Amino acid sequence: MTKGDDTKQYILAAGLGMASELGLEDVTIGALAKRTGMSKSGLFAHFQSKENLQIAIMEHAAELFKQTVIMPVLQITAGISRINALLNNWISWGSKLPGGCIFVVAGNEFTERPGKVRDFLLNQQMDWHQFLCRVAQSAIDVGDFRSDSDCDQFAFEFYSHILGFHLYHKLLQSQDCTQRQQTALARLLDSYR
Amino acid sequence: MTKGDDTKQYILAAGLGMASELGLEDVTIGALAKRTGMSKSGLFAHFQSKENLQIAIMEHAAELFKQTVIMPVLQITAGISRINALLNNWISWGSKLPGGCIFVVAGNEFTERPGKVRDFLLNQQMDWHQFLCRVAQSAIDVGDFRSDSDCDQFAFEFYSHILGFHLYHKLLQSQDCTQRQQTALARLLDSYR
DNA sequence: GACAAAAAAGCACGGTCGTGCGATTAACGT
DNA sequence: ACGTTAATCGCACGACCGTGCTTTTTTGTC
Repeated sequence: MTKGDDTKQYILAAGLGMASELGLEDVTIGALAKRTGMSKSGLFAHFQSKENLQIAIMEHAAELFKQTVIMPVLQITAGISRINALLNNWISWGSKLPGGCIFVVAGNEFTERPGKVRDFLLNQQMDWHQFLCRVAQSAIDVGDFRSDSDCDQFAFEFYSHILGFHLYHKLLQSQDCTQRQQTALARLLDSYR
Repeated sequence: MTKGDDTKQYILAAGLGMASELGLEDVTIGALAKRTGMSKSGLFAHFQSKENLQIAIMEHAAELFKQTVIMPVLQITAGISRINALLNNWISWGSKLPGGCIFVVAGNEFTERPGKVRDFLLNQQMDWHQFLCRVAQSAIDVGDFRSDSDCDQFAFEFYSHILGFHLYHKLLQSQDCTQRQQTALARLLDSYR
């Protein structure tokens, strides 16, 4: 009972790291087995298919994301300070994974790969967008944003800056992307004030 | 002489489409051979290695990008109108490829894959950033941007919006991402005016 | 049209892929 | 402690991977 679940968690943690580096599709049963010190078939038995493994990894990531990014941020006072905290939490979340934010990586990877995995990722991203909208809405409620602010627009731009940061940080290895990101957010916030 | 080059161009065009859909790594010799109606070995002989094929595809893409995005935009009057034209050209460039802009796709794919391909992509992206900086600088020269404008910051944000558009368009399949993108750019331009 | 050179194909190789199945070992309830 | 069930392994399979080597077909030149 409990032993199997432990192993499964351990596999998913390793798989998450691997997916963030190489992409979800390149989390190979054999390679992941080697990384976890298991046999291919022993590992495979936990998931019955590669597709299930991929989805399990993303569910695992979502749970982790919820606990380390979403929940803490909801403790912060709504409005601009919450938004700043959200950015900081997202950045530290991304820097804990070897290849950066798994959602950015996997989202890009599966745009043209129809199937259960893409559907799942699509839902996650829509949830994320909705969450950003709600954060913006609560900034309106609290008086930090003008009441006619477009929350969807805010979500789009906030997420865009995150994607930019991710690329500049990971591929371009830009030193000052944190500063760039902060400046961008500051102006974004200004325009909604 | 000339026949071989024709075939090579044909392969590269097919490979570019495939890469934009599936990623550069999944442009498999066998699959690309099937798509072009060639034998594996016949195709392989043109490139001597998969790495060379990948780089050749990206060189091909760069040439195409130069001719359909960069060059035309330099015909437009410098400043804000050129920037708007650049955005439009980039969007139509992305919509001509089945999986969207190859640079966005491949850039994300190779952040954690050291080797010649990543080095090549890295250089391309740095060139692109520099190009965006020069476009911003010419907007300063022409008086559309304030003289103390931060060109690197502009490039970062412009590119970020492009990345956002790409994701919202391709994965989220958002209907109004064009509008969102335009709004975002308008405000970005405003803040430099 | 003959011939050299270029282009493409055929075939084989060692590996790894995802996935099944039977045997074996470890964990748990009683 | 024993028996049952869960967890893991060993092995095999067909398919495809990237890459060489040899042969055949196509191309361009005189």
